[in-house]
Amino acid sequence: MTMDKTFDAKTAEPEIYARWEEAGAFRAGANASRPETFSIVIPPPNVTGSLHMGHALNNTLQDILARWKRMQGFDVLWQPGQDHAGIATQMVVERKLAAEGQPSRRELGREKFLEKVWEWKRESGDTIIRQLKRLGASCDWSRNRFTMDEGFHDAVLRVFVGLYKAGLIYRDKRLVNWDPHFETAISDLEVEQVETRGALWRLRYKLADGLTYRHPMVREGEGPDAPLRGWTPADGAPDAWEERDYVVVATTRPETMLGDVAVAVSADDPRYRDLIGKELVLPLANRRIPILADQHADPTKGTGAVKITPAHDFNDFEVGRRHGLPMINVMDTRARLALEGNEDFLRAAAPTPEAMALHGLDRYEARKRILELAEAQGWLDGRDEEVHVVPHGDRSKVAVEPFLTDQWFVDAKALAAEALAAVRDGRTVFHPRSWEKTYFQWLENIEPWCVSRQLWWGHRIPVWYGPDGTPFCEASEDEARAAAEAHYGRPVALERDPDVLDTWFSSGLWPMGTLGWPEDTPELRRYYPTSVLVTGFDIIFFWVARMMMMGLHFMKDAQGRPQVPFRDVYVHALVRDEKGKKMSKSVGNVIDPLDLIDEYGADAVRFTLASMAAMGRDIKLAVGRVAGYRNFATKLWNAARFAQMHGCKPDPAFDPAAARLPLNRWIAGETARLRRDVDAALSDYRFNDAAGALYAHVWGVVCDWYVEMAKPILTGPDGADKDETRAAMAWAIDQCLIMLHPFMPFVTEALWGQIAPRDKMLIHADWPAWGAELEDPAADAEIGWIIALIEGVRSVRAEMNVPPSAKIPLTLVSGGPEAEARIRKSLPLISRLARIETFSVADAAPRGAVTLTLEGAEVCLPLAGVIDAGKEKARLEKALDKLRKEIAGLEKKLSNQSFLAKAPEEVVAEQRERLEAARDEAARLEGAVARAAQMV
RNA sequence: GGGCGCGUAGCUCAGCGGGAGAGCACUACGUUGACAUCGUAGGGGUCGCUGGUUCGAUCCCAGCCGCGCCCA
Repeated sequence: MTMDKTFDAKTAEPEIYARWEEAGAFRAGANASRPETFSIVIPPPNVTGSLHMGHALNNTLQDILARWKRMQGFDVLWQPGQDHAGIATQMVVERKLAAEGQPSRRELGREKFLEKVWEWKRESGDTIIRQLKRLGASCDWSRNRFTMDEGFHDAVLRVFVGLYKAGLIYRDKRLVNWDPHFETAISDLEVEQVETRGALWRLRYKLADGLTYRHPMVREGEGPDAPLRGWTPADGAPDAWEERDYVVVATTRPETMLGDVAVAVSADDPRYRDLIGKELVLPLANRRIPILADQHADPTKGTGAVKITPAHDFNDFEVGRRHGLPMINVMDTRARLALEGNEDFLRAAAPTPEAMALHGLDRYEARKRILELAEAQGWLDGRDEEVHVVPHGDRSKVAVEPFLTDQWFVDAKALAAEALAAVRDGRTVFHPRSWEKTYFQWLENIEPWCVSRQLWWGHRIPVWYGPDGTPFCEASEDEARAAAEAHYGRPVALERDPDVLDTWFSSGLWPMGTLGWPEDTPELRRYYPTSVLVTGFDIIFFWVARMMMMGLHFMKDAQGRPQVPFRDVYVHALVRDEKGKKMSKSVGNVIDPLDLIDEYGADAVRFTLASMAAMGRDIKLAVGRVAGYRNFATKLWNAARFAQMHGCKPDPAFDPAAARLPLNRWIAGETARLRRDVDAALSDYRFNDAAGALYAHVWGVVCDWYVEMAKPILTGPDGADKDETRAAMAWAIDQCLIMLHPFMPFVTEALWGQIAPRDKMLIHADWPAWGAELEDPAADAEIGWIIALIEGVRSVRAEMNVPPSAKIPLTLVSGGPEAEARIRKSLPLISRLARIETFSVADAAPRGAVTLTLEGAEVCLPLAGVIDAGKEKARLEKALDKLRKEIAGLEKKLSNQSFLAKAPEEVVAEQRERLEAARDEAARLEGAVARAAQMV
């Protein structure tokens, strides 16, 4: 039965994937024939997420490595799993409830709401897995893990307890980045700096007790009548002095003013030097606040006087700490002003009714109202337009509020030391190396990591509080109870901390947790440290650095030395659209990998991504490339179809090293070179080079030349040549299938099955180890020469407008018996591929013949009458011109004494050879030009 | 402001010290029994600019111009 003309990816891919699964082909250790392991943990996608281009790239690369190593006989584990993605998932479920008109999260309460989340997870949790399967991912699904699964959940709590007991986790009242939309703390990394057009408002705060001072002024412009403005350090000598009973502070956030506790100035600022230690009266609140000297005040910025609001600004928080200032929080968790019943605010203040009326206003409403009041009451000094960066929550997209709360922190600095050392001394290596800099930079400047989140979906912090607030941190409630009883001497009621952990806290222990830690499982012993982590650069901080910190802290070898979670980190690029823009839903430039798979097949999508995955570069995805690689799959398909139609069957007795025909010896050598190139490229994570080598071999070598050159033999008479070529052809195509399989698993597996009955599926076929034993320079030279001859004839025919259907004679003019033998031996295929009718040998080119120069030989095509002599002369002259330029360049180089003296010998020799060959060819061309000239 | 990276054919990209490459697009021709998701031939590039190092620079170094990204 003849094969179809094309591969039907749509129906074949699911069938093939099902066969792999049924056979347990992805199981850890499947096809292992050697002791070495190769393990990868998947970067866990969001359990309720769906596959985007980033996933497609990331998992294609992992799958290529996994399949390659599996075929090589390594004990491979590709560990899959999903992440619970705290904020993102909670957000999705809340939105869904709202859209369906169901009770809100608050109305439901914690327990009921979490049921809804689990429900949603059950509904949509398999989507991403199904999508990864469509891509062809060969993960060991039997080991799939989810960060909220029981075992993994326990591991997370144990890590928390372990770090707590080691003094590396602590509770502290500090300013954190607060997301007023989700009403939770977030870490520094979850904050995006957004450039925003805003304003710098100047506010006048009155000096207490009727105090006044002289403020230096300068004239704006020439002459005594020019208007005065406040002096700044850039101005030189002041022009005048102004008696003031107030100090002007500049702020971008007037709404925080009710929480001001001081005004800071630079200690040596001439404007304010004498005011240090004096007091101001804060408008609206009527609270006396000191003027103090602090390095935070920059005389060149604003007015040089800066209001200090420790509970609402990170810099001010530090100033407050240095000066022992109170911290007055004037907002609630949704960033509304909170004044009524706010003891910190009311203490030592006498707020006006207008001030108290601000209670409950949203921060932006409050800003507007405060500015109105300031203007009406005469303490608004002015406003300057300004562009400044405002921190926003990366999920909520609202401005985050520095907020004073109790949170749990990880002493990241302590954990960072070993994580830095492990990369510095090469226990873990980044590819490309340049990302190590990014990693170092972040870890060297690391801040305490806020790990508590005021969310419900996640791992609840394993801390229980006694009646007097004493915390008991234990892995379970029972253990906490026991600890409390020991502490109080009697059983007491305990209350668990309501907060959950940052999602990245749990993903930080992904490599060890998925392998069974804290149990001492065989998998943990066998596959940890993992071989390589494949990930995007955008989560080096979030994830890679944290896995390093946690892995090194908890995993030790027999000698107690810290064990890295992975030996290599391959960092790939972001997939952008073809103009280089980041894909985003709002821009509308998102390409859905599943749409591409539907249209072109998973193999084409995978091959495209692999081809474009050059290290250290972004991927700009052009859909046209995908179509091109779909065509490539079709090309391969048809080469196999051709082989099948001509009775090429894999022959176990065929030994490529013992092939007799130069053609078959040549393809064996080409195949061995391919094997070497692909292995070398994949070993270095040069996916694009491996893909490029495969493409060039399959299309440019096998299809364009090997198949074409084999045709005369395969369609010719039966005999030894035909038998050998049939076996060699089957072998050559099998080798292509094997080496292409990691990149295009579906079409190759389908062909593997169609070509012959096999012992094993292709996914478990043995990766070849062909080397130099298959290379034959004589065969390479002969086939290369024939190819050059055919290309030369074709080129002349096209240029001379010889009709493709016309068969023409070929005459060998010089080159001797060797050239003649070469041509005679391959005459059937030369005739076929170059459309040659007869072959002859002559001492000189016949009149009116077109001349073709080859390495060591000269042939001509007697086309007198067929061709235009003038055109032929022009063609030859053009070629000659090009050659002469090359010769001139080479001669110049070779007559340069410095070059001869300093260039490496082999380079000099190479240039000499090139010159000789060029002169040789030029001589023949000159003769041809002369003959053509006679005809004109 | 600090750091990283990128400017190579019309487009998307490889190459990164000794002969400018691929795919797509383009032009011409083609039903040679695997394939029109194809074949054959061809056009197209002062390798961003300016200096420097070198016998030799698209490749190394410096500066500049343009474009990204990360951190403050």
